[in-house]
Amino acid sequence: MKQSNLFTKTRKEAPSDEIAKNAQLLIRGGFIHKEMAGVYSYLPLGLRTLTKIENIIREEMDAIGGQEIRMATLHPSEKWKQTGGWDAVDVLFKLQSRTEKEYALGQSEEEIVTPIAQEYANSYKDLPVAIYQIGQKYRDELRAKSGIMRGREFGMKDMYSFHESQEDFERFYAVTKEAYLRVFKRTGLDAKVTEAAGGSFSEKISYEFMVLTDAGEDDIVYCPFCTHCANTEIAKAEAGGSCPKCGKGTLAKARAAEVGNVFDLGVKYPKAFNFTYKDKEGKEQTPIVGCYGIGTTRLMGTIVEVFSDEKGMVWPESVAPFNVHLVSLLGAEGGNVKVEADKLYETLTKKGVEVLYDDRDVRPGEKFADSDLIGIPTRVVVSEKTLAQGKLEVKSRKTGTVSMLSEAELLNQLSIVR
RNA sequence: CGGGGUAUGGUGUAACGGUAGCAUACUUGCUUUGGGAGCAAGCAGUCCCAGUUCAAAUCUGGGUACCCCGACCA
Repeated sequence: MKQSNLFTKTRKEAPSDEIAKNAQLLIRGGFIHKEMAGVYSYLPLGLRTLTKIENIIREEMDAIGGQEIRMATLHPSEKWKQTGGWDAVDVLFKLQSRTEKEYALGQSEEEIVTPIAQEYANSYKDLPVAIYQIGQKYRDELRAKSGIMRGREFGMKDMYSFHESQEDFERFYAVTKEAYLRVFKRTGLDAKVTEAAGGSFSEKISYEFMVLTDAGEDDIVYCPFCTHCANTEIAKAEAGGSCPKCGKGTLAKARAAEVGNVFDLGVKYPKAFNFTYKDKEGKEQTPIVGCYGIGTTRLMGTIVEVFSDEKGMVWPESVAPFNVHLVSLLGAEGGNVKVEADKLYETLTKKGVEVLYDDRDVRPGEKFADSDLIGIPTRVVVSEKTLAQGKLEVKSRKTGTVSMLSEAELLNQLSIVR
C-alpha cells in the first residue's frame, strides 16, 4: 500500500481526552477513531492489525476442531428471558423497537449458540462439537475505560463446546487452554493461566489468561518459579505466601490484563433450553458445555501497552499491519530514488511481503517519525545515499539495529522472520 | 452508580468580566530535503439552554459529553 493513498495520517499529539497509552498511540497513528466513550472504529492500519490477531486465533481454533460461524448480534428477548439473563445480566444492552418489541444486543452468545447446537446435536454421535465466532460484543459497562481495553462495543472470539461427559469436557478444556497459550505466544505475549472465580454464572473455578501490564485492571499473584497464578479475587490468593504448587517461590503480586478466559458452564444452558441428546441406550442426556473467550480488541490494546516506547508502537511481526515500511527519501535532486523505490515496492509486493510504501513528498524527519510511530517491524530506506552504496538501509523497529543489505539479503531476512 | 476533574478552530493550547491569540494540521506560492523545515498569504473556534451584566470563553443555575478514582465487571 502506498502511504500517499492511505486516507489516514498521523498526529504529533494525542487528543486530550485519552490518557491510556494504547488509545493515544493508536489514535496518533491513525489506527482507530473514537466514536464515544468505549466505542472505537477501526481504520485501515488498525483493521489490518486486528485481522491478523483474528486470523491467529482462527487458525488455532480450527486446529483443535473448532468450527467458525457468525451468529446474530441482535437477539430476541425471549431467549434471554428463557435463561434468566434478561434480568440477571446487568451489562446486557436492551432495546425496544418502534412496535415496542424487545431485543438484546449480544454480550455473549450462549442464548444463541445453545439452540443452534440443539438443532443439530441429537445423538451422542454428534458430540463433541465446538462452535466459535469472531465478532462484535456489546456490554453496558457503567464505566468504559483504558482506551480499547474496556469498551461498550468490542471484538471478541467466543467458542462454545458441547460434550457427552464431564471427562470429555475436561479433555477439551485442557486442549483449549493449550491452544490459547499458543495464540498469545504467537501474538508475542506471555500470558499466565490464572485461577479465578467463575463469575455470576458459574460456581466453579474458571481460568483467565493474564498478561502482566499496569494497564490491566486485575490483580493477580503468581509464582516466579512455576506457572502457578491466581486472581486476587480468589480468597486463597495472597501475595507473600509460598507457592502452593511448587513450594519454592514466594507469591508476587502484579497488575494484569485479562486477554482470555475459559469457563465450565456445566448443564445450565442446555437445561434452560431443554436441550438433550440420545445416548447409546437411546436415553436422553444433557450435554456439558464449556465456553472460551478471547477479547480481540483488548488483546490489540494489550499488545500496544506491552510493546511500545516513547516514539510509538513496536508491533510484533505476527500482528503488524505490514511487514515492511519502505521509506523513500526523494531529496532535492530526486535522482532515480523514486524509480528504484517503486521497483523495490513492486518486487517485495510480488514476493508476498506486505509493504507500506511511504512515497510521500515530505521531509525525511517526518517520514522517520511516522515510521517509528506506526511501528512496522522492518524499515527499509531508499535514498541517494543508499543508491550510491548499491544497498538498502534496513532498520529494526524493535532493536534499532541498522544494517546495509542487498535486495537479496533483505528478502532472505524477511523470509526468515516471517 | 458514588466521588473528583475537564469542555475554546480538525488537533494541542492561551486569554483579570471589556478586540478570542498562539502552535499544528489544511489550502496557495516560493525556497528546503537523512530525524516532525523556512517565509508569505488564506480557511477555520468559545459544548448546549437559561440567568446576572452596559458587556460573558470568563460569573450563576441546569443539561450534555469526555477523563480519572471507586464500586461493578456475563
